[in-house]
Amino acid sequence: MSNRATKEALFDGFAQVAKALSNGRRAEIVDVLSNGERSVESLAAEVHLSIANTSQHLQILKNAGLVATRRHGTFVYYRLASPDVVEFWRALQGIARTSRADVERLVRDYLGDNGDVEELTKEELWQRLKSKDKLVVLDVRPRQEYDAGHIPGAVSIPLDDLKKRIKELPKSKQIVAYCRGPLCALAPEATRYLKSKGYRVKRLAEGAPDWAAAGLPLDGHVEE
Amino acid sequence: MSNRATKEALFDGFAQVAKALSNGRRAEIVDVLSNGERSVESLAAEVHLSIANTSQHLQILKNAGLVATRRHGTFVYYRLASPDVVEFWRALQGIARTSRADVERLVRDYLGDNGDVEELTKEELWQRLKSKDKLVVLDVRPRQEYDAGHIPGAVSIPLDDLKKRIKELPKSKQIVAYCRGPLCALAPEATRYLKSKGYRVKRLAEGAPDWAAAGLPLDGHVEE
DNA sequence: CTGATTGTCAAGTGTTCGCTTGAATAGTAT
DNA sequence: ATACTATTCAAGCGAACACTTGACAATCAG
Repeated sequence: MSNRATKEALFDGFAQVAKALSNGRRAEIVDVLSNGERSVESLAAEVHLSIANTSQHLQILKNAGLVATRRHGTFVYYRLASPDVVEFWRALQGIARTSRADVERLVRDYLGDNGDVEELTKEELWQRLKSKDKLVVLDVRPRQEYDAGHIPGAVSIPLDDLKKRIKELPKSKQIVAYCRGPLCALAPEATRYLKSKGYRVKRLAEGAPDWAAAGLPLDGHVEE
Repeated sequence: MSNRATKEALFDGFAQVAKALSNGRRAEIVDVLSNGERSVESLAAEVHLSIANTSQHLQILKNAGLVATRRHGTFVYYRLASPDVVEFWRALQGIARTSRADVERLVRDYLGDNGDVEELTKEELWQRLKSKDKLVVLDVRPRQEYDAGHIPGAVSIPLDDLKKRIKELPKSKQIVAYCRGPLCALAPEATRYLKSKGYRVKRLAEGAPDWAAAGLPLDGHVEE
């Protein structure tokens, strides 16, 4: 009659989902996957782990129901199992930042000082896009993530290529750079660099996953 | 320069919050605390752990920033550090139930069969309360949780006392029982029992924490 | 077929976790 | 002060975790 053993098993089930995110590297993996599917090798490079170890972490995430897979040739692509996972991951970030001062401090350390770069919310950007404002939306994420889905009309220049491709950007127009989200260091670094070169640049406060989570449209997202 | 070490530390920080909930007993503790503060001893009894062990779990939750304490005499009362924690806990439950069939099955096993008891949403109940409908709202949680905050006008009869106090309930009126939430077995059991005795009874689909999280008012909540 | 590439599995190792037991601390009552 | 209570701390032990290494499986090119 609603016995103790069942209750324990139930809460152990909940705990197992939390446990999947109880490792920093797995949290990183989920964060990367918020921006689109990835092969094991690609994820391993992103989180600086060995292939075997990355594969093991992915099995754990898969068993917890957080990610799903697809095979294409010799590659196995991992993706988040549902948009709910993004939501959950965002909730976790939020609570960590509000309830732990040390985490909030690390966030600031990680992103660097962006005091002089103006921020734009996704709602503001969406308004300006709809009103055909002449601005350049710049996606500084790796090409793969841009291909998996980007803000309509956005230009792709991965941060690694920015120095050598900077001439593609017009000095006359307003530039809005974005990347993976509030915790991604790509756009902050890009805007600092562009600003130092005299470009008119702002930064989108959120990233592509937040844009999608808010129900705004993405371009270039192809379901195979 | 947004280096690797800082990023790892940051994500380890996120992971540490998830780790706090990566144990079934700690998840149970958070669930109980959603209904109000508790002493260590009281929590230990609730989750069937030794006092020392419960205290250790509570230290972990505290270090993760999820709970806070207050001392009163020799007692130490633990409470959730912020309403965000309830939100996070609810998100975790949601994802576990949708992405894991085994968890959803355990939920059904745990709550028992309630096919013939009608459910009411908190919005529906709130409407009926405002329109002064003649219904009895029955809180079957332990007295302590009722005292910490209950739906306005609710009657407190803890499930353990229901058999001997059943005569306090009128057979003529509609009864709506509630407890801690969708995962609490108290109200389902109470409604089954009342129904078998011929009472007109429905069950609130949500519980007191959900009611509060939705911004609806509670009675009897006293901040000391 | 062979060989190359991507990913998974299995075994081993040091570390952390979850629990128990018993001692220590903080506050209250006598 | 002493006794008592609620809680925390410290030590210890078996289990689980995170990583490495090397073997195995799956797919494709030739």
